[in-house]
Amino acid sequence: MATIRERNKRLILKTACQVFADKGFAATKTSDIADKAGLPKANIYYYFKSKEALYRAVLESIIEPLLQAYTPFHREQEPARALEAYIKAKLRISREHADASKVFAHEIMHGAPHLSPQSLAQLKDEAEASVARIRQWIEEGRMAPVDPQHLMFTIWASTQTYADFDWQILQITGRKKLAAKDYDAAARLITDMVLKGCEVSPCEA
Amino acid sequence: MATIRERNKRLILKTACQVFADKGFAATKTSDIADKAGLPKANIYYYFKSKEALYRAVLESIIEPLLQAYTPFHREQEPARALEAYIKAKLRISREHADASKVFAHEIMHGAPHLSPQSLAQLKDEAEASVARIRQWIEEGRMAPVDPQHLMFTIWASTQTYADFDWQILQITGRKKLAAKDYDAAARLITDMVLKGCEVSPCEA
DNA sequence: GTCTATACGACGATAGAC
DNA sequence: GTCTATCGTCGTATAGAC
Repeated sequence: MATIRERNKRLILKTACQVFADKGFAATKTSDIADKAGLPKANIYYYFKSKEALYRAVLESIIEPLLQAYTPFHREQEPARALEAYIKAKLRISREHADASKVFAHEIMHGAPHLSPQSLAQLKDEAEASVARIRQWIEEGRMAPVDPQHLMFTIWASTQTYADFDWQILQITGRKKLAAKDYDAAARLITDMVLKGCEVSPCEA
Repeated sequence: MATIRERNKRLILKTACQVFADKGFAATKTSDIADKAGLPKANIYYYFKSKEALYRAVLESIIEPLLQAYTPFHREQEPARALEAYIKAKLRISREHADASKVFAHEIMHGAPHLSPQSLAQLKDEAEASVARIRQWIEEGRMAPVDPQHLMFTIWASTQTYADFDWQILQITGRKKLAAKDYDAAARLITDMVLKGCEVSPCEA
């Protein structure tokens, strides 16, 4: 059941996520968040200890989805399937968690000063595991000998860009908002490019 | 000849570029810049009207390189040559103008509130011209029918990431600083992937 | 052209009434 | 649990001595 406490906390978190994504941590005023949420500023402080605590809560909310996205590297036996599923998962995050994703990007760009060491360690572990998996596939001759680290950098960048640089993408596409078919087009292009680059044949449907 | 005025202005600009790249506009204090440059804070204001004017000067410094990078699309007749040269140019910017590049990315992420309309229009024109050129090559059957806009998004993202997410890349690669061979490896992977994705054969050396 | 000292506004955070 | 009123601090910008 949704207590008042839970409902308000959720409203504040959601609003804060939008504002932090839009302006960044330092440029965001707690009054911006309060106004947008339709609450007095003091109410924010009743539910969250400080602006920074609120920011950290937003930031940590994206960690679980990001970690989840790596599962194809653990489960899938086929390089093509794993890469395709990973790209799809990352694009889904850019779409469904666009704001939190942007907050995360902002954080990483500046050296992750607010991210907890635990989250950082988990993300690093998953990243390294995926690189190791790709390296293994290459040794087994199941994909072309691309540089596994740079491959991951390219996948991260090209999927993340749909959250981070959404404004730019809307400018160029002339859209007001990206729709399902835009994300599909992105998925097709990125997947196609990666699979051809790795010289693995795409899997059926 | 370097007058005192020119020398100091240059020092402040260079220092500001580093600090803005590191922290972002809002989180940067003018005293941070002053301290790092070894000057009293008032000196900054003697050379620049305001913190924002200084920021804009840093921001505009990256526009010319970014516009220059598009020349291969105007000059080169071969898709493969143009794409390869563009990727190379963009990666060079990420390396040689890493800080200004990061400031630019930060700005675009938040809807370019400080960028001059002229610079914005110029960048948009070049972006659209390159998309048109790719579309033309596709119509002429000289490359695979990829989505030209999403192709550019992927190239922007995967090259820009070496400036924006340098911290992350250093974490994963375990380097202290990226070297020439790292940028070469990046260029190789991205170029390879793009050219294979577009089904154009790479050009010789 | 350089620098100290300070005015002034903005914002994070809280006290305390309801 | 909600909200108004306010405090204290920090940071931009400048006045004015050297």
